[in-house]
Amino acid sequence: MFKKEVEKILKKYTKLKEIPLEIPSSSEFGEYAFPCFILSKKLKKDPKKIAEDLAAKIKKTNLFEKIESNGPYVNFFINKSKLNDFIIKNILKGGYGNKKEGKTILVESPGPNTNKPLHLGHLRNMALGLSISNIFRKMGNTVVNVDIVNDRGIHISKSMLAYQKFGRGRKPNKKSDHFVGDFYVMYNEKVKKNKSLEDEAKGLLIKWENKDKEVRALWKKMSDWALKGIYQTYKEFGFNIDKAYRESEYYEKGKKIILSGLKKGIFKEGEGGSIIVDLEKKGLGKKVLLRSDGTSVYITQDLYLAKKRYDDFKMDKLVYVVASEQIYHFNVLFEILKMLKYKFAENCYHLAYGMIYLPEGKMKSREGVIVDADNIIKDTIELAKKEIKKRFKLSKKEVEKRAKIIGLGALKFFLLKYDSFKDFVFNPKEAISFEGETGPYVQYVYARIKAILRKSKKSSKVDYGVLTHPREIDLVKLLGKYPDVIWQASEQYKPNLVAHYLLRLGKSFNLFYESCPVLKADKKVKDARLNLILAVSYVIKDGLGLLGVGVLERM
RNA sequence: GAGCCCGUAGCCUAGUCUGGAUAAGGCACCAGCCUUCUAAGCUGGGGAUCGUGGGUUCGAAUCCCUCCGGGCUCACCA
Repeated sequence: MFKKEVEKILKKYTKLKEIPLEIPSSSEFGEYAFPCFILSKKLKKDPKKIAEDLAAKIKKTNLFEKIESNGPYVNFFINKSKLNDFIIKNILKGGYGNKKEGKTILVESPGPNTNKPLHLGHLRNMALGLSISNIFRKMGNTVVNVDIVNDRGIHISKSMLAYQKFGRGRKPNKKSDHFVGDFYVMYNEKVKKNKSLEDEAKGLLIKWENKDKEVRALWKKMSDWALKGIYQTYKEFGFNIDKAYRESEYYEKGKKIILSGLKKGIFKEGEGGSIIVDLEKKGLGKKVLLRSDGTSVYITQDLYLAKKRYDDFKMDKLVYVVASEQIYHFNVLFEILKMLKYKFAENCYHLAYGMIYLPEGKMKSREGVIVDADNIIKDTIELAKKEIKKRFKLSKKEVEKRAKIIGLGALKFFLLKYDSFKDFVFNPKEAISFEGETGPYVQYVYARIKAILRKSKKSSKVDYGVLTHPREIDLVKLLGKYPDVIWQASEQYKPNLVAHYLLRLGKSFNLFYESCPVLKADKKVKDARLNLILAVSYVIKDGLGLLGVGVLERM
């Protein structure tokens, strides 16, 4: 609103079509700044002089406090009373920052394997999938969370083989995905000394493919165990999926697509009767789509699944949350989808995320050097309990409740504050902290606000013109940026923008808190401040919600 | 070998797409602030050749090129 007004004025006075308006780094330069360098070439004048002339020429309306030149810039100072009024009222109305994009978006995440429990990488995946979905919804889209369950293949056969050989028909005596995972680890131990196990595992896979009854029964039993445990972890983490697609049901499909593509001349025959796609022009080389023996490869299934999902949901956009190791794979997939002229093909996106390293190196679940998801969740919540007990005497139930929100909040926030494509090191001892740039820091701000609001009464008529303290102004201005931040996060697939915004907002509130007492202020100021912090609490709750992080009234 | 990604204080990050005013935070370290709305907080301090070298520009952490360091990928694997 204010920005448009400034642009309108500048267009009128400069005759420029586009106004490169800036938001100054410091508030001593006002709310908006116009750099005059661009005009200096045209007018062949010193930019300082241009700024001076412009500032003198522009007629000031009551929307502005002042408009003045500062070096080569023209600085616009918005009337704070109007600024406060506009932003705070807007927030208190509800639905602040909501948009109405009206698209249907599918988000695939996290793609578990049914031979072992989830690990830290899956947590990063879920955190990203969850938050980007929330952000899309906030933009007014319908989001469907889909999953791909990797429940077939040699890795599955390995845990099956170990169970067959050493499980003695036992039933899970622990969380069932961990029970299954133990056999996967056992296989990898045993195979070091007995290489023939590799062939046995392959044999099991062939039997599975031939639908051998006994093998299928074992497979179903173990898949169910694995999934049951994995879904418990989803639930614990606050993650939900709308539809799961199982690889076992689709791995053979997709041949039709390939064959019809061959007829149309989109694909070619390769050596030995295989079918390939030539993506040399795109710099992606040649890829096999059907083997010489007519069987599918991984990408064949992905092609089918993409089409299947379109048949199921008619989505406008398809987002895959998958580790960055698969960037090449998705580049190929998306190119082929475009060649096949699917409507959604232009709107596929691979939300790639980087590796997570342990202090001792790269995670390898195969070797059992694993950061187990359940353990991480449990440890973080335990840590939160300790912190709570240090501060308050509460009932066990209350401690549990708070610890879960704070612990999970810390964990999710930690996973989301990094740019998704960056690798990072996860040091369990240091990574999950509750101080500094963390989820609890932001949650704490919310609790502080609630503590003040509990001790006060609402007032109907409020004059926001009394909010003139620099820290009040900073806070209001930051609140004003929220809609733009979440829109950027949605456009760029970057939940970390929301996380960093909330940290800034939290910091800004804490600064305000230190120097602007609310309850002890004069009535008029108090009422205005109460509404200001109420607005802050709205934005914090909403923003944390986008990250899948909850808030507490007291902590 | 080729393609893609990353390189910002001792450590971790933001800013890079869309170039602008003294490069913004956190951790750690040092010194302070709880009879006053929750100290999971706040204040002050030291600490940066924005990997290197060029180029474009009135102006470069940001755009282009070179090189260096690290990672991922390039299967009739998934």
